[in-house]
Amino acid sequence: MIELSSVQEKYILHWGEMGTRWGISRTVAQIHALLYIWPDPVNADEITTALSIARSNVSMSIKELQGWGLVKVTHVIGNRKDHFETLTDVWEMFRIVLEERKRREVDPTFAMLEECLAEMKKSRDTDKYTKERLLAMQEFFATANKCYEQTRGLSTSAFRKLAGMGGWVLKALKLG
Amino acid sequence: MIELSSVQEKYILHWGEMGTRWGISRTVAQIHALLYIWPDPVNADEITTALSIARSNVSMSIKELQGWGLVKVTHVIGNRKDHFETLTDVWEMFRIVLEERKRREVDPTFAMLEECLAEMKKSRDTDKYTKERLLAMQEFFATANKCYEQTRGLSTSAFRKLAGMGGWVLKALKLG
DNA sequence: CTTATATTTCAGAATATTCTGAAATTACAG
DNA sequence: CTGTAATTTCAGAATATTCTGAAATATAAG
Repeated sequence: MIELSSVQEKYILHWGEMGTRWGISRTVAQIHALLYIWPDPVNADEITTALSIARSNVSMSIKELQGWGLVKVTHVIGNRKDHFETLTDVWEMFRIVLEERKRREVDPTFAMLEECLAEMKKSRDTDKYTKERLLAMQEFFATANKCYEQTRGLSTSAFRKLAGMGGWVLKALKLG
Repeated sequence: MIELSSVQEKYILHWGEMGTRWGISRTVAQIHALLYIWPDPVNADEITTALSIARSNVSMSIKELQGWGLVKVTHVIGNRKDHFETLTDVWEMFRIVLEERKRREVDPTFAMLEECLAEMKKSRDTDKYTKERLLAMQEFFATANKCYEQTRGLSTSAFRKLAGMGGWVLKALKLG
């Protein structure tokens, strides 16, 4: 059975708070934190007692994490229960979240901008200012997306290397 | 008085939804969207009617946006009312939000990790695995922060240029 | 098949967040 | 000062979100 140390508890609680600030339910974030710091795959009942939450809540939250691609099921020999684990590579984890939020939020926003601009065109909308702002926003999203495309495939070691170097942005700009 | 076109309404509603997904209240995001697409500074009463929300809600939400550094007050001659406007430069806006979220969420998380590791050291915690994971997380935050430091000061035009170039990441890595 | 174990579903309870409206405060013109 | 317009505050209402517990469903051992 899982007995959390005070440090582990602190980490999990903080992670839960961070979750709520980024639109992720406290419990979902806490479970993810628990799986991250726990050495072995954990089953649902263990999560239930470790975090003092209802069994059903664990079930739903795990589903949510699986939906994000952050948690997968494993099995322990001689135990029928599903066990869960998450990635240990933080950069990889981060990249998955980025990709997923892009898909869920950025892409639809880009589509909305396209629609708005198309509608303005069709109805011969004379509102120059709004059009200008929508175009600026669209350009930002397109540009940010290009940046994202360039880093999307970076391995963890490449990411470390890039960050470790000083002034690469300036170098890159001079090259271009 | 403000009369929103269907496109403007669509944009504002979408922006409100996006807000909620990123931990920002719907109203706050909607007001920001309104200010962004409206050509002139807008006063509180105009916001009240344009978005059909209570005057007090406008007051609080504007305060919130000012807290983020995204909205500033101006005055219109012959009118005692405060008028509000936001930035037109999207990259600048984005940078402000990044900076602020770093300050509010990333920095405290980094501090929490430091504390956790310090506590583990002090109490001679033997939990190797958790320590390992906390260190990995800390390293990720440190590395990401280095990356951020490099782009933090980019002007909008430099940002555009960087994104416009292909393969700069690879070039930078080869240089390093 | 039967039974025990494990998991999921979902209506409604609990909680957290956002919003309103009335009252208090502030700012300023006359 | 006095009176009016503008803004802010905040308790409680409205709403949205999360969580629980009980029942339904699935899974597999015997």
